[in-house]
Amino acid sequence: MGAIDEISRTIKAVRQARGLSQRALAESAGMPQSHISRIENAGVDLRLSSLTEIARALGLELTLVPRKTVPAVRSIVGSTHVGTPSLMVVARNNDIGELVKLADEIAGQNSSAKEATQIKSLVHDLTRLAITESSLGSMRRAIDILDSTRADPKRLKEALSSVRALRNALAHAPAEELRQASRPAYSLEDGDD
Amino acid sequence: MGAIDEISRTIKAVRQARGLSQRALAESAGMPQSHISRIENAGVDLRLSSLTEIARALGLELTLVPRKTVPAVRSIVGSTHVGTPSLMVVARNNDIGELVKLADEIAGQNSSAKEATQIKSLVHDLTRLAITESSLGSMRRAIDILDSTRADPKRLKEALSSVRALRNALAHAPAEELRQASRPAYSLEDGDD
DNA sequence: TAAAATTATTCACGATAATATATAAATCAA
DNA sequence: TTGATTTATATATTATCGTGAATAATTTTA
Repeated sequence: MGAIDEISRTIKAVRQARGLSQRALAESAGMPQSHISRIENAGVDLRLSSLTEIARALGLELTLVPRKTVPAVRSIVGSTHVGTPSLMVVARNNDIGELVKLADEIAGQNSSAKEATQIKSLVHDLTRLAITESSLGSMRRAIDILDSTRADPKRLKEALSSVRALRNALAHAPAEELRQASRPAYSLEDGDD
Repeated sequence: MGAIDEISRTIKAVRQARGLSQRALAESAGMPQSHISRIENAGVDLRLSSLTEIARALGLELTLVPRKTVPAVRSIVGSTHVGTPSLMVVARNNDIGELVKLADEIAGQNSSAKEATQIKSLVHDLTRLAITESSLGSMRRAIDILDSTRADPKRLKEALSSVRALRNALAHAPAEELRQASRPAYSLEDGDD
């Protein structure tokens, strides 16, 4: 399945998900409806300008990413899988950033609770660790729990253990995964795929 | 500054980062060298097939992602210099991978020297740490020294201390930098939202 | 400086994206 | 079914990508 097929499939899927008719999309992208139809069906090898116009009209963004980072990315977006979502790195960083913010906020609101300061300290240590794919689940869980803890201090203990779980997940990440994560973004002459 | 300009800029930047000549890239992508030149300089509105071939030859992948998943990019990357951040990520990943390979090779060649095993152990620990921009200098230095150590075992001590320096650089990275540790390889930004 | 490699430019030409306009076919609602 | 909307297809025309081959211009290297 070539890149063109995948792109056209994505365009169609997103357009329908947005509830747009071909005509509406065409107008928004500044091209005839017939062209949208051909692109979606007839495997048109469209030009970059057309692609970016359509992408813009659909609220999508075109990105070039190192191939090795793509597989891990698919797990991040989940529900609305469009093509090959590839901003995992951003997601991870956002996660870490959010975690730090949440931990700080909780520590501020519960300065007397030792769990809160433990959480803060743990999370700050986490920022030094490389994030692995297998830890993304623990990451999400920790974020969710910390988030709800802001409004419900009774969950402090639960939050602490979720952060500990995340720390352990990162600390004990499989060596293969780490090696893979640090693999050359574009290896010197790979005939893979 | 349109998407086409940015794509061409990125292609050129990544090609040079990989040490490829236009001819080498052209051959790998299955097109004449003159076309690469025109693409890099003359703002050609290239077709999707050409773009994906070039991307593949460069180890990159073209993807469409929801703009909502790109909140950090715009603020981080700014509007002008887009070529560099991608090379950063790539360089980082290559560096870690190369470091591991070098360390393993040195440990294999000098199995009796305790410095060699220390180097290997240290480097493997490094893979758990997030790579920061401010540590790239130490990273380069370590790679260079380890590289020359392969042929000149007398430099083992020097190599060990360079790896230690790198470890320290990573361990004491500014917290602010850590939150932005690995950025998206590259993002085509399209003006408005 | 001279030679070699890399990059930029030129030209003719085929292939095809893209346009504009129409209309047939399919889908859906009343 | 009927009518309305959406989608697919048709035709002619224009614009330009991409090829191929050659060469000029530039940069790198010895």
